[in-house]
Amino acid sequence: MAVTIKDIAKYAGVSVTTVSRALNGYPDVSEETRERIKKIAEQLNYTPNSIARGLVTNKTHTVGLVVSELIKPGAYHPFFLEVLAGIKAGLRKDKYDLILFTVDPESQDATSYEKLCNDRKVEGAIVEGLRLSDPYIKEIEKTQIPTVLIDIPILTDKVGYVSSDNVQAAFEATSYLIKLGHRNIGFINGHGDAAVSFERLEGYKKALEKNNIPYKEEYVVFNDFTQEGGYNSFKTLVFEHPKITAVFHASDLMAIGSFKAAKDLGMKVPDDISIVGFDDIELASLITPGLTTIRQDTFKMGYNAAKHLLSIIKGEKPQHILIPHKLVIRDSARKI
Amino acid sequence: MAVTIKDIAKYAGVSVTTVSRALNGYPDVSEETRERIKKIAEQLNYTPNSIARGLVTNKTHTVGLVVSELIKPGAYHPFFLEVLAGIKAGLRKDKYDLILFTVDPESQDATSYEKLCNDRKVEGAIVEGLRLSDPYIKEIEKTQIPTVLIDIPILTDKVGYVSSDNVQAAFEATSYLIKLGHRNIGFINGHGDAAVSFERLEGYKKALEKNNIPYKEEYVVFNDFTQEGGYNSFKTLVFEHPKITAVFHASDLMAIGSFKAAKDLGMKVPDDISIVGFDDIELASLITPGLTTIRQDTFKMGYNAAKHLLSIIKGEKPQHILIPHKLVIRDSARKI
DNA sequence: CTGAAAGCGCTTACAG
DNA sequence: CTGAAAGCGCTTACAG
Repeated sequence: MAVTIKDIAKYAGVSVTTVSRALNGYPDVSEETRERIKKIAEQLNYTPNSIARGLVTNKTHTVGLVVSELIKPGAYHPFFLEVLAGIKAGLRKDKYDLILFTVDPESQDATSYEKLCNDRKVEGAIVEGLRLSDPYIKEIEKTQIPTVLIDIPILTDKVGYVSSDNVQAAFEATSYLIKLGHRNIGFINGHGDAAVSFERLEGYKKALEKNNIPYKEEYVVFNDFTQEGGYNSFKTLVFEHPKITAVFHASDLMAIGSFKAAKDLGMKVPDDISIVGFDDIELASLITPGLTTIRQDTFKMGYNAAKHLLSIIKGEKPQHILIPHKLVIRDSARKI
Repeated sequence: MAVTIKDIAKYAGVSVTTVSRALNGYPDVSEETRERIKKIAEQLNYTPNSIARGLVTNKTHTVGLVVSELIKPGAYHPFFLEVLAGIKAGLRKDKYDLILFTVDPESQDATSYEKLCNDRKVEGAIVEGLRLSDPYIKEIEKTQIPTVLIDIPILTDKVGYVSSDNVQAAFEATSYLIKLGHRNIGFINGHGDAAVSFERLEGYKKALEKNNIPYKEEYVVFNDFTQEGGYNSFKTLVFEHPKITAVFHASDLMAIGSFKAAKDLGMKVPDDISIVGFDDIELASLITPGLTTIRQDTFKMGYNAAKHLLSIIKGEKPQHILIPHKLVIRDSARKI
């Protein structure tokens, strides 16, 4: 039913070999023949069968996007969309298509990462939202499938990653609070199953150290990046350590949870407590007071992830790609 | 390099025919042979080549998701993620994979809908976020590719759609305001390029009519579903018609824009003006005052879209599938 | 219950 | 510059 190169060959009075070569831009076809074939192909409304081509070339021109916990309101949720848009943009020029896989810990046990990719013959994959304890992590450490991770530091022969400079970003956010005069700075961090949590903690410590402020372990709490997490952590943190005048958060969602908790406790932001977030999600500029936070360029993260994956597929060496961030100052932190 | 049924056949001492049949569960293979072949396949870590299979069966077990304007902060942005999660859930059981296409008006001119789908041999597609003026709309009206639209009413031989009952939902929202005592109710509607805008307008009118409140055209403004849109529309609407005591919005984003505009104008919500939104995005419950709005079950929209697409692919008749909505009462509208 | 053979639509050495 | 032929990994009548 669909028209094939065989049909074209018949109409043109040439062999399928010649049709194939003409359409694929090989040099060893006379211009005249090529033009004739092209015209016929167009008239017949021919579209090449990518499946058939894929079978012989063993290339599918497809990459996978492996996402964990797509709609759980966790760490990656708020900017998944922008990362995705970036990925699509990065794939566009090379005309790679994207096939979406969603996984959770159980599905990872059921189907290995290699199998997931091989079943669909993707040439490589971008992986996002995995926890360090997820089964795929170990697999990816030794896979030969070109892979780019987002926010998970694994670097091998075939695996690279993109991320913000989380250490530096947390350093800047904390330093900013110190510059405003704060000395007792709490840190509501993400969960311990995310690489970024450790990096941000390092940045936080670095800033304290540089300013000769002793690090107090009890000022740091771990939670799950969500609004509820922030809400709960804030309440206990502030209750147990009334000297705290500012709280840095590993996500905007948690910072917003703290807004709510502060309100419930009768505290005003930033008058009674200064708050700084991380991510710069859309909401950050919409709430009152505007949330001071670290902006991650999530579109660029996706874009670079895609570009880098394509280069790994082409045989280039995987890298760690740093995406610039920026401290966005709004009204939720004040000088004391 | 990868192991094929040929390899298995050799090891098992049978023909590839038998291997194929054994692995695919055909009945005409002796149990003993089947078990032996299965075991060998497992030992060899065999995964079938879906490409090769696709070539002969002409089935790819893949559907497309065609999305327009992925990250433009427009109408669909806020709940794209949940729809997507619903789609993935709906596809899971039948093991269909999803390939993501993003389009804009230009790309639609460059590549027809049919070509987009045929190039990748998807068996059908879910389409989301298109404007009524988009080129694909006309194409989809006469396509033979199984298609399910979200929020766009096209029903043909091969095309169905899912949506909320927008007329009824707008009717309920408006009726609620009327019940609270409001008589001068503004309506900040979406743009005229969305089918839902007309449906919601109809519901708004119906509620007025039922309560013998004359419909005033000047109380209705169209904008683009975004926060800025709401902001601007609110300012002019309230300025030109000071008698208005309540405003219904075709999106939460616009309602939130109105929150901001009201604040700028020195008006308090709900004391000076009652506000009702549409969608129930996450933000609606996070802002102060909580936004009274219509909740759309976006996960279900995606889930049903996927299920329905699969049924159309199997030859069943396309339908219009209605997804239940719900008026969520919070604090942004008050009795007068 | 099993196998030989054709064929899905393409690409690519190889030969001329 | 062009074509005949093999082959990618599978499925499926057909025959036995």
